[in-house]
Amino acid sequence: MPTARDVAERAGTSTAVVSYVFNNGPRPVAAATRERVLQAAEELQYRPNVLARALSAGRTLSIGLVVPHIRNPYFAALAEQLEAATRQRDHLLLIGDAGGDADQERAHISSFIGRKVDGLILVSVRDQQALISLDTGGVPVVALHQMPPGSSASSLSISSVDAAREAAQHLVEHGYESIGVLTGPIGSPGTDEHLIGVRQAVAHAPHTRIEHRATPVSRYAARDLLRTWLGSQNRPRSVYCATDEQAFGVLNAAWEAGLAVPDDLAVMGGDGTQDCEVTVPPLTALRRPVADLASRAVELLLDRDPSEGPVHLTLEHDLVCRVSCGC
Amino acid sequence: MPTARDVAERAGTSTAVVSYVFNNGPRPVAAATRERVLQAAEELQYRPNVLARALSAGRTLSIGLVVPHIRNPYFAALAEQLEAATRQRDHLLLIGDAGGDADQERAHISSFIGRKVDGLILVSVRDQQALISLDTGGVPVVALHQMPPGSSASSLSISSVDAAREAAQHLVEHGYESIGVLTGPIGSPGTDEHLIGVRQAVAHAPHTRIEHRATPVSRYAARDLLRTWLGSQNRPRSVYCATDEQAFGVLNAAWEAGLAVPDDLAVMGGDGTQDCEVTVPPLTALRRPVADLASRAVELLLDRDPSEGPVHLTLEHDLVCRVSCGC
DNA sequence: CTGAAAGCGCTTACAG
DNA sequence: CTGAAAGCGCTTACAG
Repeated sequence: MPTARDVAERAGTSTAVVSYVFNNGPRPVAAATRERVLQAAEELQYRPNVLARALSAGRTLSIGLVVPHIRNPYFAALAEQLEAATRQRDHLLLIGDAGGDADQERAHISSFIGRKVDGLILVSVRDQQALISLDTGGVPVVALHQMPPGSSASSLSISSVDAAREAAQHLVEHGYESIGVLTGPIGSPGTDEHLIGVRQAVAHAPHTRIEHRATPVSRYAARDLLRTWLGSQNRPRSVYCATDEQAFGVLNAAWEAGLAVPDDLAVMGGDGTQDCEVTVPPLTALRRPVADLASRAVELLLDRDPSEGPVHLTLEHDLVCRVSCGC
Repeated sequence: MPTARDVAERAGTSTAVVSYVFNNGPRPVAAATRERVLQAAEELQYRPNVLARALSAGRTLSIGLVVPHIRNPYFAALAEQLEAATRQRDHLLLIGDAGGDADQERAHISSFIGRKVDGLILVSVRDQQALISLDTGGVPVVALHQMPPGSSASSLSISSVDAAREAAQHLVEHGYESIGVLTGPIGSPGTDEHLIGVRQAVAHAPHTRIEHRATPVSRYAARDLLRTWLGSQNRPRSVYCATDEQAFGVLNAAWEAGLAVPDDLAVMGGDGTQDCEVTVPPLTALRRPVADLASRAVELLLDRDPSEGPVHLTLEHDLVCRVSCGC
């Protein structure tokens, strides 16, 4: 692989000038010189070594994303939007999949920090408790969920309480006498908020029964749990899921049990990924503003002075009605 | 951020020894010295700068993966398995999403090469024609599909011809008088092979009609096409899809059209992702050996002498029967 | 507008 | 077993 030195020699100039040409600065280069450099680089097939540049300039033009599970379509969609947002800012997105494991998540974070990413976007598998001591060695972090007070990370999220309340309200308005609430594990970000929101909605509908179950955020885990739940005496008339991923499992379990959606069982998802459009039947869901989350996260990392301290923003969500809730 | 120099000073030794401790070599360190170094590193919260290490050692302990679309569950599953395989070898997996775009794919490849990845795993959006001139500047590449002869990249794939033949044979045995074949775009890797395989199967079943359609590899594109196709006079009795992604769209279109699967329309997918378990109804599919592809790909990159030239391996697939084909 | 040189934070022969 | 020093390939003040 040719280096800047090789290019400089061939162009009859110095490595400094090669650097100025490839970075459009910080100093001007005579048009003729620039031409010679470009020419030489072309001939030698020169590609700047990004590592060396990063080491000396202190910026890597990269952003790390760590998600719990890349197979979860919500996180895949997030990755896709972040890819676009970082690309627009001439940065590279590095995606790390934690595989649902806290240690693997830590390893990724640590590895990204070692690689000197310019910023880190995190959806954690760990609970609030564990996130207090998140240490990122000076790299700015944006979490896409609530963060415990005192953390140095910024956060971007929807109001899970409001969202869950609206979702439950919608089910109440349909007249369903019972609502099953399916969330991720107790302690994981958002779980409490979902329950609070649902209870708020039901406070005005005293005849509505609610029942809560938790599973890992996996369609297979959700399906397995629902097999039992739907087979029991007091199976719910409707199920609100904190995530789309779990809702997909519910749809399958209903089908297995011979229950029609929405006539026997109404179902709602909690992310609003595009996948909801093509499930059978299409899935009503709360929708998180994925594109907005992505562009705001990148802005926060790249344009904000970290010394100003963390910022916590709440973004808007909406409810997309499709067949599965009875609309 | 503390550097090796800070640690060395505090431990009363040299940066060389700090390096030996953190890399377990290449030279031995006295137990007492090692202790002091570890102690000092702990106190300072030292994390080696991976960039500097990479620049000087010439290896980054990272592998790049470029996929057409991270939202496609087959590619997400691949990423997940590769993550595990690279982790086992103490390497980091960097995931790049090409967003279905050839330029974006090129940008990712180029960026990974600039970052000096130790190897590159590629699923390309480009057709065979364009891949002839793939230039990776000495970085070893494994493609997870066929590569044009003459390319320097190795490849790992299943036999699409055999797979498609078996799938079509299965549909023929069910007695379906017509098979719709839904593939990715003409010219993209595998498209021809799928058609050849299906034709081979039908050669022995002269009364079976086949008809071919192509869409982008997207469930939404597939759904849109199927809306028309299923509404037409000669809609197929069964559809074999080259990808799961497209099959998901077909299931939805069938539901929209009021057609029961498999009684009115049998459907088969082409990747065999786990998602097929929980569609409504569960999807019969050809299954690609994802875990095997992943571990073999990493082996090829890390254990093979690149000067030996590219190698082309065909891995085993199988057919997983579920409800959607009529089993 | 351009060159010579120091420095980014590591690794690794070269000496001892 | 350990230290002093060169070098990885860039960037960027310092001079001119």
